[in-house]
Amino acid sequence: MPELPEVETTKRGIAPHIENQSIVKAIVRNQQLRWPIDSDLSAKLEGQVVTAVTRRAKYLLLQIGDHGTLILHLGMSGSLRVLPQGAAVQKHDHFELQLSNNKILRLNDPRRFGAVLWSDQDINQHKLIRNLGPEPNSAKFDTLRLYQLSRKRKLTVKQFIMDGKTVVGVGNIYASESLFRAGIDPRRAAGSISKARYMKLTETVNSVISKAIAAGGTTLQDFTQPDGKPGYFKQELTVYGKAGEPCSICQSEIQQEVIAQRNTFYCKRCQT
DNA sequence: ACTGGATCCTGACTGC
DNA sequence: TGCAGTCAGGATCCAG
Repeated sequence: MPELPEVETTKRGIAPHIENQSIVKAIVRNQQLRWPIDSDLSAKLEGQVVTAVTRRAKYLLLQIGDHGTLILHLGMSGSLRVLPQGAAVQKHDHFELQLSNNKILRLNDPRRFGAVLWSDQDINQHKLIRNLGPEPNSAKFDTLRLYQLSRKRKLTVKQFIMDGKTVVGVGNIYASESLFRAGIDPRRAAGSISKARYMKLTETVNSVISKAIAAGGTTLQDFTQPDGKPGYFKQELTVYGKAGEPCSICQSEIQQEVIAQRNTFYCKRCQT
């Protein structure tokens, strides 16, 4: 479900309701997510204050006073909602924080690819965080980085930009969208793309991600913002999910092809 | 060091 | 209405 824009949308939706609230109760209903939830997690959280909500890549980070960080990842199908105290528990509601303002932050994740982890070390040194590449729209994400990292690499340029060590947050939807807007064939080897074209790709990744955040993310099947509203970027998709439809630029049929086990959409005339 | 592939899990959808 | 098969927004881990 969520790529970076959806996680950012979630962060913005939940932060005003949970920042500076204390955790009255933390409930684990199902420990079995991607990694088992720490059995002592409730004891670590109860009575503490959520002092800040931030995001790194697709990880949501809840700073818990000066004790540590609660790391949340939504996987493929996870979502967070802010609900009033007493809201009925639904199927796949695995974890929640009951807060001093009588609201609940509740995680629902049917496929359980998501994660709820505790870290009491410097979060930037955490195993899942320390090797991540730069955020889109940050100074460290630039043309030279893409160009240098890609030299001699044989994997496709699509796989290359979906790798979190290259740049974080570019998932399957936004990879196809960024490559279309840059005019780059997703099947090409990363190492064969010129510096000038990586300059264009840097721009399109940045603009696609920021436009998607501004639209509140992309709702395909069931993504909703924490208040229940859908994301509106779906209306701005140019190729993703549009196999057989005319290209918005040249009218030829949008192609669909599996690359590294992921569906990929592109225009074979506009993308070379 | 790179690369591709399998893998975790449930639900929605398609075709018979 | 049932059932089998396919596919889905992530990303880690492992073999070659």
